[in-house]
Amino acid sequence: MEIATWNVNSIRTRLEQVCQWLEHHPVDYLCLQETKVVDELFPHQPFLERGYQVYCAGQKSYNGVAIVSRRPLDRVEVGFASLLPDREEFLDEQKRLIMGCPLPDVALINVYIPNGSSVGSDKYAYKLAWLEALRIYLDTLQGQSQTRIILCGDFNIAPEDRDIHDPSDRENHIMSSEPERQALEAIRQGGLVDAFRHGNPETGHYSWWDYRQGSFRRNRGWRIDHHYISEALLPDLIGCTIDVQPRGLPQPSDHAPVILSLGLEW
DNA sequence: ATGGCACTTTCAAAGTGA
Repeated sequence: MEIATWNVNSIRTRLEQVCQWLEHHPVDYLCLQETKVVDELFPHQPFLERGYQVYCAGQKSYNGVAIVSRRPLDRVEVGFASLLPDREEFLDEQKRLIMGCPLPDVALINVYIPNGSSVGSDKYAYKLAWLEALRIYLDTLQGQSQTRIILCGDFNIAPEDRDIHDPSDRENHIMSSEPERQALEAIRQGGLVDAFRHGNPETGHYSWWDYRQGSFRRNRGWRIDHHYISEALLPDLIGCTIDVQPRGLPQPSDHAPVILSLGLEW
C-alpha cells in the first residue's frame, strides 16, 4: 500500500502537475492539502479518468483537504465532530481534516494543520488549540477499537532542529517554537512513529521551501509534511521518501510530495 | 526592520501562507 501526502497550494492551479505525478507514481491514496476549492467545483473528472475517486472537504479560497483514492474508503468523515461532538465548532469551520478507513482496523487521517502566522498571535493560539483537539481525536479513535492509524499531511511544524536548514532563532519562529513541538510530541506519544525519520537520521531532507530567495535551489527548506504511523504498523513499514522533483518544475507548489510505503495486504 | 513570492478574490489591492 502506497500513500502520498502533498500540499498542492490550489488543486485547480496544480491540476496538470498532480495528474502527471500520479501517472508516474500511481499511489493507492493521495492526500492533498490546500485544495482551495469548494466541493462542487473540485475537478473530479481527471482523477476518475485515471482510475481514482475523490473524497474532498473544501472551502472557498483557503484550506481544503482531499483524499484521491484507487479504492473505496470506508467510514469517511470530515472534521473533528464525528468523534468529538462536544468540541467547539470553530475548530471545524476551516476544512482541515478528512479521514477514511482503507481496512476495517486501519484509519487514514489527512490533516492540514494551521500555519499559526507568528508566535503569540491569535492564529498561533488557534493552531495550538487545533493540535490539542487532534490529540484527543486520535486518542478517542485508538481507544474505541484499537484502530491502527496512518496520520499524514502538512503539519506546519518541524519536529527537530535537523528538520530545518537553519535552526538559529527557531524558538521565536513559527513552525519550530517549543509549544508547537510539544503539542506535536503529545500527539506522537499516543504511540505514533515518524515514518520518514525511521531510518533517515541525517539532516538536509525537507518538504517545503519558500518561494522567495531561491530557497529551493539552495536547499534552504523545512521538513513539515509528515507521515505518522501506529507502532503496530512498524513491522509493515517499507519506507518513506520525499519526492523533490515536482518542486523544481515551473509554477510549482512550495511543498513536495512525501510517499509512504507499507507492506499491508488488502 | 522589512520584503522577498505565490495564490485567491466581485479585477485589484489585500489577506493568507510559512
